[in-house]
Amino acid sequence: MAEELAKTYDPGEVEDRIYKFWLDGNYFHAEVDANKEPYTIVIPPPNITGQLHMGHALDDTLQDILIRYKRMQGYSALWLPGTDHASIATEAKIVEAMKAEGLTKEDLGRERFLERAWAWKEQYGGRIISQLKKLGASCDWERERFTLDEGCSNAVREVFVRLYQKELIYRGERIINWCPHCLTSISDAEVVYNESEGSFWHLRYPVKNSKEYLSLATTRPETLLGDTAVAVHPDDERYKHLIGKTVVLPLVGREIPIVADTYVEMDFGTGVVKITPAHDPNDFEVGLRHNLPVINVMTDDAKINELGGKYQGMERYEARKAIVADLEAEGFLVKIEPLKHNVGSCYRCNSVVEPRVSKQWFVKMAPLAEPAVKAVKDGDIKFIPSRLEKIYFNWMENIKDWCISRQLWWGHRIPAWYCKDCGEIIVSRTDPDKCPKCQSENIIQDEDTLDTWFSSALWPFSTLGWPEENIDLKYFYPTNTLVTGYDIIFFWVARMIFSGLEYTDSVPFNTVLFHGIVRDANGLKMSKSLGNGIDPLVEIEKYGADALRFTLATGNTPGNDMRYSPERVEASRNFANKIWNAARFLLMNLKSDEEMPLGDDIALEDKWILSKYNQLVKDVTDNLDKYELGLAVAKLYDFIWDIFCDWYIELCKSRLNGDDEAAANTARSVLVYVFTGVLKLLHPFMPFITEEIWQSLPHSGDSIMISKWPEYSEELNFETDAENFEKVITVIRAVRNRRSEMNVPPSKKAKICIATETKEIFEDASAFISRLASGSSVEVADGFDMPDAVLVVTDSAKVYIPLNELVDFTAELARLNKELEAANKDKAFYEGKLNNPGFVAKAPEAVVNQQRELLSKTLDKISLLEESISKIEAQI
RNA sequence: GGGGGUAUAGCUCAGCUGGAAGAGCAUCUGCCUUACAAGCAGAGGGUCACAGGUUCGAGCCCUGUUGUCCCCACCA
Repeated sequence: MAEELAKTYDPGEVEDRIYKFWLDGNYFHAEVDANKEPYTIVIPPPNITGQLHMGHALDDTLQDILIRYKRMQGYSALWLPGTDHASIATEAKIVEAMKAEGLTKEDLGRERFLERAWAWKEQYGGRIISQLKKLGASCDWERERFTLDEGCSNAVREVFVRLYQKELIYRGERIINWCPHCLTSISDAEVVYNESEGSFWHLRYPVKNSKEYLSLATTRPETLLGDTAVAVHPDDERYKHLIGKTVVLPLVGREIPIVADTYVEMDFGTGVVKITPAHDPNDFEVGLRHNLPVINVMTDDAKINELGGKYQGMERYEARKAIVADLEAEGFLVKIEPLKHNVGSCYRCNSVVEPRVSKQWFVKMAPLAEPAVKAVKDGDIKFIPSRLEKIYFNWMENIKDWCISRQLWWGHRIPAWYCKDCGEIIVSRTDPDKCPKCQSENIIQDEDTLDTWFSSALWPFSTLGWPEENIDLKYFYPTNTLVTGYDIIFFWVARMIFSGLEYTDSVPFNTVLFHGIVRDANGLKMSKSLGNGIDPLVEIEKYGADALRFTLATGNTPGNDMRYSPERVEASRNFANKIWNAARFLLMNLKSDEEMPLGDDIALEDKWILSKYNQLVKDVTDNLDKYELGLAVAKLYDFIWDIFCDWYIELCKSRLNGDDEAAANTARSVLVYVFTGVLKLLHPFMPFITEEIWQSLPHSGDSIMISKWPEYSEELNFETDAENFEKVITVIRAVRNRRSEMNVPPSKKAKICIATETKEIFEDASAFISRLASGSSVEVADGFDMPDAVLVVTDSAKVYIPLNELVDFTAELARLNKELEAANKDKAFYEGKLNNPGFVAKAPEAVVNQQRELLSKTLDKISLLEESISKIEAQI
């Protein structure tokens, strides 16, 4: 049976089968269970338009690690999955597809457009879910949700109505960011600023009834058409006499006032600013203060509108050219200066956004932000790493009102109706059929939908049934851990926090574990435009899901970015293979499928490995509890590869191949015990291979994923035995080291003579000292008189290896002298410390004693080396 | 303009509450040792960016400097 296993692990053959096994066992499903503690994670819902990328792979790997860990610890562990309708992104995709058929949204009309959108969702929306399954995600698929499903939509409507009634939602004419491509408003957070090479056009506006001109500069000359004032600082001596006068707007001829406003900085440029309230947020504010008219000169798609006179119909940059040319022709252009400045773009389509006055819905943020800040300050929500709290506070404390209306159809339609007869605004939990004020039936619903993030802000509780009171919500909410990237701290995390506090009176989660961005091997952000993205599914295909997960979990510190390189996944794949082969070794050496309890009569090396394992259990559990996933997995790697495979398996071979069947059985039982335990510890990180192997080893229970997480046990703590055995290992290492230095091939065996005060330990271990250190035989005694032998010194033994014919005495002398020099350095170091009265007086006693011990060992070593040196010198 | 990250071996990164620095990859040497050559046994390689400070003791804490990356604001 066992011998049939392939030499290399083939994840492709295993993964789908195992995943199906888990699904069939219904192990991912979490129930309300009064006998268990709940542990809940809600997935950051991926966009239905999306494909799984490395960011998801990292995010979801971390979540799966946590949820599998908690599940094994006996929690009712719920990982709630779902997707986001992604209003702008999805609508853009569908509009794009319609374009190919020569259709526009308007051609179809709202209803038919939405039919198409839902059809698209049905077809493609599940793609990313199936990709998550490839990764091994143990989500409770029975509870899968969608931000636009009925329950989430109810929650959205409830929230809108509540906020409206509390006057925390209002509708108003404000300057907003307008995307002329997506044809919708977007929030401040959705604007990305990039530095670009632009120009600074210096213009002069003639003061009316005067020979004077006001010089000013602009980066957007086309907005001149909407200028309704120029502003100077009230204290600016240069212009004081002009305040209250007017200038004649070039090309347009409109007479506009010169106003005084402290917004203007005297030291910047000429100290004169043109004011275009309809197309600039600051100008809008100035306009409000001075009662200036707001003249919107642009259409939705950023063309000059009918107020733009001869420029009407021109696209904005075309108009810019034409206007600059005309200004120059008429003598209003002073100069053009090249200028680097930031230009805002739509984060979805990258079009340059146009600030624009428009009637939109807003959420009043200040009252909501305050408790949200407090919750984090008070520690009700913990950020990992904590430094990200500063970023959060900074944003929350300077927050502006949130523009939530979008001129899109795919999304939650705003539940507001306008009475055409009396102007009443009706915001209601149920669709009204007439105006409650004037009874008119002539009412129409707001055409706009809500920002996607409005619904994702409710995700932790809308997915659990809120606003309905129900047992799930009561049990699983508030959720425990949110795992996400620091890049959406404003978009999402902050908004969930104030939403949870406002609507559920509770934090939505206790801990936020932030990870960074997965970059390419050169440290660049993976992006479609650069084409440097690495597809996780291709990596899974190539190396296996476990290898990918291991790579993402290793060497990753919360909040820090990481680089993804093929070498690292290969190393992870090799690790999987190492585990596979360790399993093969065990299977080859097992006699039956029976579980073997640990006996009392175990060997020293067994006590050593059990102690090591016991400590590992403790460390890994501690690390996981502290969200130090990278540290936990590194310890598992070291233990499995170095301690278990390279040492313990090798140590067991003597017994397994020997005649003593009882001893062989003891070895078998310890091998299985430790390996099974380690598989469990590793399972959250590498679920597939650990399940596959666990199934083939003696076990009870149906799946490793619902087996009990190992616990530290005082009974497995053989401290002194383990320390004793370390002495043996040190000797083996030292002998190997010397042989290697002398280029003695392993095939050349030599006698190993060990002089020690702890003879029993080495006598017991002689079989594997011999085997692992290429010995022909091992002798243990109080001392040896072997002046010609090679001497190896450890803390606990002097080892003589008669390799006389191989010893180059000159070289050996040089080596001994080098070692002596190093030992003398050590001696000086320890003495220096111990002679420092401050150290002895103030350092903890344990540290001082440790240094004393080290010094005394060094002194022993020195005398031994000196002795050997004089012996060799005598021979030469 | 404001804020933050980061600086550790050739490369990519760990290093928990301060007690003479670690891993993987790469390099070099020797091994096909009956689980694994995707492997085994060894080796070399670091003034922990720089300068001060606190401390008996600093990669770790404090101050400043420099390099680098990012976030926020958006000065017309």
